[in-house]
Order: sequence, then structure tokens, then C-alpha cells
Amino acid sequence: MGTTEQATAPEPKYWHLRTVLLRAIDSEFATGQVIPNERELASRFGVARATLRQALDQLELEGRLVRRRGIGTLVAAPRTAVPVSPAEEGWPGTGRDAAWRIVDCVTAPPSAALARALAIPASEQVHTVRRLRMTGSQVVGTEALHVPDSAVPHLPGFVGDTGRGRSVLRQLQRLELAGESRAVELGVAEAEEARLLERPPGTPVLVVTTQYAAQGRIAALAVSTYRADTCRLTFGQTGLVEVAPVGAGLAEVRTAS
Amino acid sequence: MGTTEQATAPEPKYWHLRTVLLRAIDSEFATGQVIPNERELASRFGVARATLRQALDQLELEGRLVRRRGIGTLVAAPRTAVPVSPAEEGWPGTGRDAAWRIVDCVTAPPSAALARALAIPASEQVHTVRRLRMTGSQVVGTEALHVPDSAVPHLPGFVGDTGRGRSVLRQLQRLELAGESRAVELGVAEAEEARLLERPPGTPVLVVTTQYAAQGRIAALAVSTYRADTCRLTFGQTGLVEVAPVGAGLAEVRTAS
DNA sequence: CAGTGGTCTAGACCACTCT
DNA sequence: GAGTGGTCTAGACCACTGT
Repeated sequence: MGTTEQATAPEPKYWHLRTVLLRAIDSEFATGQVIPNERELASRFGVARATLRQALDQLELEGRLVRRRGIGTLVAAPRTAVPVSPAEEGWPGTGRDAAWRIVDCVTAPPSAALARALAIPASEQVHTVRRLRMTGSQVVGTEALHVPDSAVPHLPGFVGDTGRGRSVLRQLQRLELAGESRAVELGVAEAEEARLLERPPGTPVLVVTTQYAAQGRIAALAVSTYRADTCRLTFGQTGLVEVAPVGAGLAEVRTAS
Repeated sequence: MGTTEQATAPEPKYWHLRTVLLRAIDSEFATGQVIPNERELASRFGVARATLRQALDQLELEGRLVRRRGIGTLVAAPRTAVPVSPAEEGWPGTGRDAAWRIVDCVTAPPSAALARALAIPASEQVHTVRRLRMTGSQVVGTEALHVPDSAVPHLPGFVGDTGRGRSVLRQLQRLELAGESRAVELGVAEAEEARLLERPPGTPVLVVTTQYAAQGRIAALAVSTYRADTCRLTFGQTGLVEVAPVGAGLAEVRTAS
């Protein structure tokens, strides 16, 4: 039997369109190339623009298309692998490599939720370092690194925002890292985050929550958000074998049988 | 040139709606409760139904709402933590715990992409075990575990689909696991996958690609997909400290400053 | 300026679930 | 059958980018 089950599957138009467009961009377009505009495509396929946009929304979510207002819709580059693990991002990314860029550092009492997550009394001050994760000159992620004051007792007095941030990171680095546990989930970027990521609000992001344990307590809690459209997070034991750049071929592998 | 122009931020209606609705479901509704229907909400807020739906789409993507056709829109339960690491999901999940359920197992030559990813010649047979990841009786993920024939040479002759699947897993378990590397990215569920996840096509999923290394080669490649709406993937060194159930409080922590 | 994607409207019909 | 979310239409205007 073929693909012709009809009984029960009235495939929505937008889903069919997505499939057709996906095939098209895979075979007829190169990375970075502009595809025809939405009104053109809609009329070409004989659907309303809203319906076509539904299909494009899907492909954008999959990281296959990028839409730029005033410009057009482009075929996206394969997602960039972003290493997320002690070795690469380390305690600090102390500036040795340019992977992280400190935005600022504020010291304040924790919110209730934060105090709970850090397992500290609400009265203890918390240093929050805001950083940007860079890939070359591209911002791909943001991070809020929350550090209880007691974990980094020896901070210098008068330095700027980023200066204190650097000090916090250096202090952390001196601690013996006993372990870390992570969680990854899907979220959307709100106003401030979206601005830092240079994306509109509502942009889907991968949210990574990391608890760093040292000296039998939680030494830091990092909440990082990465652009879901352009990032593939890699958790390498940096093992023997390189993670194959499955990238765009991933769909192939997923559906291979 | 500065990125800090503010001028005017004409916040879209749907984004404002999302914020309002989010506050409402946080304060006035309990998990599992149905919120007013879309037509009702749209007229209450004085917007078109399509605009309201845009706001609901966002909240659904964030895992805060669940929409059920014919029923209504419900406040979603906090995401369930799904452990993803050797200890918990092991080579096998050999059936000892009910976390995985084998669907079937097919043996066939690999696609070009798969052969490349496994670093084997295209002529070698590959066993592909399809499994479902369970949380209680809920299906939260699917997996295609690709194993080169040469990694599991001692398979029994005549057993059913799931029987061979079990054998493959058992064989893998006997290998010494040298390391594994993972990647996580956002994807959408296509037809077959969507069916297994009991969701419509296009459902956002977290795609986890794992390479298992043993005996200096790639012993297996797993491509797992987890429902992004209901899952929080945890990568525990199963360290000292439990990952705090930041869950719904995560937003708080993210925006805390 | 013209052209692009982003937002929004006011309808319509369909598929599904429950009673 | 009544009520829900899912899909789709044919328009409109806005915000942004290039020239």
C-alpha cells in the first residue's frame, strides 16, 4: 500500500505547503538566498497569505528559514553547535576566549524563588552577572549567573559593573567544582532578553538551568537562554568521537528507517 | 548606531495579551482548569479571534496552556523532568524500569546520512530500534536507536520485532561504554513521530542526538524527540544537589535582577 | 519611494468531544 | 446538537529596509 490512506487524514494545507517548501529550499536554494516574497508565494500556491505564513512559521521554528523585515525571507544557515559543558564554557569563560561577554553585574537580595533555588536565606546578597554568549561576533545566548555572596567573599571594592562581574567569575574559578546538574527546556524570550538576542519578543529559546555545586553547597545558579533558531547545544564529554555534524541531515536520519 | 534607541516600542497586541493572560492563569486559575473559550476571550479583550489565538500560541509554546479540540483550553501542569543521561536511561532501559517501551526494530542498510553519522560503510546493515519514552502512562518522547550490525553480532534468529529490539539493547549493554556526546536542538514532529506522541504534526519537540562510543568506535546513534511543551530534560551527573524544581518559578528567576 | 515581512480584522467552515 | 479549538480566506494597515 502506498501513501494513499485517505480515510482519516485531511492534511492541513499549511502542513502540505511546509513540506513542498522544505523540499524546494533543500534542492533549489542555497544558504542565505532570498526566497520569493510571501504575496508571490501565496498566489503561486493559490492560498491566502495567512496560510502561507503558517507554513513559513513552521520552517522558521525548525531553523530552516530566517525572515527579515523589509528584506525578505532567507534560507537559514545550518545551526551552529554551541558547546555547553564545564570544559568549554567552564566556570568562567574568563575572557581567555571570547565566548562570553560580560554585560553587567548587580548585587541585590534574591527574589523568593531565587533564594529557594540557591538554598540560601532571603537576607543574603546575591551577585548576578549578565553575560552574552558569542559565536564570533554573533550573539547566540544570554545568561544570568546568580552567585551567593558567601561563595565569593573576597570581592574588590571599587570597580565598574563588568569589573565586579569579572571578579565574581575569577572567584568562582578558584572553587573546586564538585558537580553540576542541568536542565534544558523550551521558552520564549521576553523584552530584555529579546533585545540582547537581537530578536523580537516571543522568540523561542532553549533555556538551560545549571546548578554548580562546590564545597557541599550550591555555589552558583546559571540561567542561560540560547536562540533556538540558530543554536544546537552540544553536551560533550568531549569524548573520543566528534559529534557528527548531522545538522541539516538530521531530518534524514530521523526519518530514515 | 547605538543599540539602545528606545524611541517607540509599539508593543503588539498579542504580546500584551499574552502578558495579561499569563498573569491571569498564574493568579486565578489552577492546573487543569479550563479557561474561557477563545471567542469569549477575544470579545472580552476586544480583539479578533486570530489575534487572541496568537497570544495563546505563545503560552502553549511556553508550556503554560494545553489546547484540546472539542474540549477547551486548559492550564498546563508544570513540565515533568525527564532524566537524560547514562545512569537513568542507560544503554538500555532494558525494561527493568518502564521508562522505555519498544515499538519495533527494523534491520536495513543505512541511508547515506546515517552511514556517515555512524562512520560505517553503506553496505553494513543497521538495526533501528524504535522506542517510546514513558512517564507513567504518558508518552513524552520517541527514539530511533541506530546500531550497526557489527556492534551487536550475536543476535538470535527468530524472534518478533520487539524481541529483536530487546536483544539489540541487551547486546549493547554488554559493551563497555567509553563515552557519549549529545546535542539538543529544537525541531517539529512530523507525521509518524507526531502520531506516536499523540500530538498534531508540527508540534515542537526537543531533539536529542546521542552518539555512544565503545571500543573506539561509534556503537550506536540515538535520535530522541521529546515533547517540548511538557518536558524539561535533565542532564544530571546525578550530583550531590538535586536540581531544584524551578519549574514555573523559572520565569521569576530569569527575570530577577 | 517601492517592496518586504509583521500585525490585525471579521468573517467562514471544519473536526472533534461531550451530552 | 451544541460547543470547542483548528483551519482558511481576503482584505487592510503598519514598520522596516533598501534605493
